Amino acid sequence: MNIKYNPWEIEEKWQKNWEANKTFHVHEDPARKKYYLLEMFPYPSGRIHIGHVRNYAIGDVVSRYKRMRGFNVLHPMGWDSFGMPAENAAIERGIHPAAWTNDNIANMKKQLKRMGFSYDWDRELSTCEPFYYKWEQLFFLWMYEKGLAYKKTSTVNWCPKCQTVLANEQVEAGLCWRCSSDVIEKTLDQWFFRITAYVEELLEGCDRLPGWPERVLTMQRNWIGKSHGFEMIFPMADGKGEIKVFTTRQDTIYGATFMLVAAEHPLVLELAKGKECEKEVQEFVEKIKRQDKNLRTSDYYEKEGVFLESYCLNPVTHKKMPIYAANFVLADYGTGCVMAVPTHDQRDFEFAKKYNLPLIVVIQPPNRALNVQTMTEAYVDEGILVNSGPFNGMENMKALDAIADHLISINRGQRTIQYRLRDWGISRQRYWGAPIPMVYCDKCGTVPVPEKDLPVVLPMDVELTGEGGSPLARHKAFAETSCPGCGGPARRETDTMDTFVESSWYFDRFCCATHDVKPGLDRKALDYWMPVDQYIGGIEHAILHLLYSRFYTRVLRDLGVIGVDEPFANLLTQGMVCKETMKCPEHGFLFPEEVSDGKCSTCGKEVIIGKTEKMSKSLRNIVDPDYLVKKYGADTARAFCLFASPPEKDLEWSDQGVEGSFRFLGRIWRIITEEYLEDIRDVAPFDGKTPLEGDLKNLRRKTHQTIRKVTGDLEDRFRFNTAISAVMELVNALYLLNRPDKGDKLALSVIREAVEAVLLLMVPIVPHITEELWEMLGEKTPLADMPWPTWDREVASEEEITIVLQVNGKVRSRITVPADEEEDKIKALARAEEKIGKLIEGKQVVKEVYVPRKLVNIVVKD
RNA sequence: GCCCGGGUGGCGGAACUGGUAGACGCAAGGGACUUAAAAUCCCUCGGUCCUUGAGGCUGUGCGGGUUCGAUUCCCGCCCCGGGCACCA
Repeated sequence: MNIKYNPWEIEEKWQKNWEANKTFHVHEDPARKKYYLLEMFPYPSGRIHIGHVRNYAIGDVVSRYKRMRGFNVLHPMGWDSFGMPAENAAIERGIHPAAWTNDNIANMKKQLKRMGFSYDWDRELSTCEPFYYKWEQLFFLWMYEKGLAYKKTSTVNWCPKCQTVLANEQVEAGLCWRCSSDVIEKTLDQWFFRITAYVEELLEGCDRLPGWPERVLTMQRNWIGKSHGFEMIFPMADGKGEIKVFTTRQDTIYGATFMLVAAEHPLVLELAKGKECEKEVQEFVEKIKRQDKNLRTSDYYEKEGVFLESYCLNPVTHKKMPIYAANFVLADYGTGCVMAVPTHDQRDFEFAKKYNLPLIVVIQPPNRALNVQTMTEAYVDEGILVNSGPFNGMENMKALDAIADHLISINRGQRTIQYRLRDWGISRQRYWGAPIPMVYCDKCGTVPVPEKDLPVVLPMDVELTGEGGSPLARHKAFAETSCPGCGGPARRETDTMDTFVESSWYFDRFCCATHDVKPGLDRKALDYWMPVDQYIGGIEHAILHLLYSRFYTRVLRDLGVIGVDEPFANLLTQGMVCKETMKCPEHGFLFPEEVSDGKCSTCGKEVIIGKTEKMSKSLRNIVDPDYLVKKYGADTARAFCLFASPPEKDLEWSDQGVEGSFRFLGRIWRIITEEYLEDIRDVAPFDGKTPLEGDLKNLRRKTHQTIRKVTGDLEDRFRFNTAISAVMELVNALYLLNRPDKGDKLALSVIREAVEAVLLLMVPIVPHITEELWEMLGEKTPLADMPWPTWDREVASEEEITIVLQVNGKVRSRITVPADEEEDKIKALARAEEKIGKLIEGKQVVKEVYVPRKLVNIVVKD
């Protein structure tokens, strides 16, 4: 029977069928084991890209596979729909962010449906809807009550011309991306989440996430940046007060010759006050504050400082240490003050050289003597303490503890722990975000919006120009309100929340997306579904999104909303999709259709084939999923994304590779429709009761081996590429089989078994073509509802095995023996083998290694 | 600079616990079918040498080591990718 493979027709047919039957709709069922599979939800930029296709294809395979294994699978999809691009679109094209966002969602939803992903669309959510963010506002209020949300002064990038705050990525080389004005640092009162309250738990939790990739955990640990050290007290020389510093190198205390304070530190102006240097210091501080934060903390910025005409005392040598303000000391790490040991810290060394400050060597390297006159850089390695009073002669690493004890005994400090992690600043001076439910009253101060007044709805009637500050602040009806405390006039908080807040709990909301009762999360549903069993997404979220989600989950736990500590039990970070770039010397990067015969179709110049890079619009090396669907269908696009490389690795796009995947689906289609359909439609799969021989036995063995292989690859390895390879081998075997007679029911039943295996094993990967062929075979139950196939160990095992014969570790020959052959017999056969015999003839056999079912290695010497 | 990954044919990638390196696919070459082409089906395909064989040698970034045996384990180096980076 010749029926052409028409992917578009059958794909739309089955997509409609799944939708009509609500095939993938789920609800809690305590009788069944749950499996929560989640892919990172997208920002609705307008169109899905290949990265989405890959991410969601991986998720869909796992989801459909687990479903066939009998799990009650939750597989939802939604939209991370607040964010800057919507505002930019509004500014550039005059479309309202909400309209732009919703259009994009509608379009992308259509695209996702067209890919055949098995989502429970009844749980769809969009974070820009009050229906979603009102609960986030409630959690904010609760966090505020517990001190987990608080306000403090912090700096932002500010463009004086646009009168607006810029995100870090909007600052290009210290200039505003839109108008190229100098960006300055501006101080604002902003809201923070006290993530540092959970820092130790978040760090320790890293040890209890065996299902996460090690490198993600490493990144998180580094980001948290725990370091053990010492907080040391330096009394002021004039007896008025003291300075505290954090150090991990108290072993070098005898070499500390001056003190450094961060330029922004309040102590700087305090110390300089009324002194000759006051003006100079003020100017220095102003200068540092004007410098772009990114620039200042990048690379090797020139070390600069100014003397504050003040001194403190070294707590062990009692020598006077001049105090300087310095540009390279961080105000928000440790105490903002640093003891400078120029001989053993490179930064301090450079600073001391520039300002001619004293150097004292306190660590002597094992094989040379340091001389302060001739040193050209700090010595930062280990050694023996010198010039260190009672600690002379000790190894510096061992002295760490001894000196700490000594300092404690003289009341000059204590052991402490420092973290790199800072509290999470969530205020955004932007429109398109969730409003922060707070009110400012002249009488009552900062007042939370009462729960009954939630949600604070983001007003729709705003004017967006990109200039003149926050649109919400200019929106009188929104900004001007009455105080919930005294009823007097008050102002609303007009900052909105960081969009990372929405993505820190959307996975909880999916468990009960329509639940509209306080607190917006249904504990029963959460207890059933959470945690997410498998989370899949890009490595670019390895730190922030994942860390914030882990934090927020603990906050909700402590608020009694949820019962788990960790939101994601297993994490798979998929690689990027890359493609080669093409560049014309004159016209820059080109789309493939702008190149003909290796030349630019505009100017005819030779096109340079560039590096393979992550697909991006600016490099013009993108592939449009709509185009793929139009040309090959969704199944081919899915199959290629899964076949080209293992999920965690980068995928190199290849148009020819896509052709190959399309051909493979065509091969499955033809071997069934053209070769066997009519003959096996009414034949049951082989029942295993008749003994088989020859080709049929081999085919059946291959069938069962393939089921075993694919199951292993999908179950615990997520190796879709090798799973597909295995099915390809089975299909190849079907092609190579001698066509049995139409009347040979036994042979046809074995073929039917093989064909069914191909379809069952491929459903998760290419769900449409397999459903269609399954139906053509006369099956009534849709494949999506079929159980995963099982294999018979007996049938899958080889009856003959190849034994490799080695002499002195080199492969020299092979023999085939029955699988259960005795060791002695195999060894004898090995020695008797012609080539082996020649090689060992007349030589002394020193050793004979036998690896069961694998090889014989005969070691000889002359 | 520090911390993670990773280097295998012309290409994407296999080899799961130290045991046949290169599965599967792409590209290439050859054949069948066809008036022809496309499509399809089949075969060959790491390098090299000769005596062309059921052949020898060589080959998983480089140099060593452990082992009967190393893509796999250990030490040293080179290159590529990523994260952090003036964190005291």
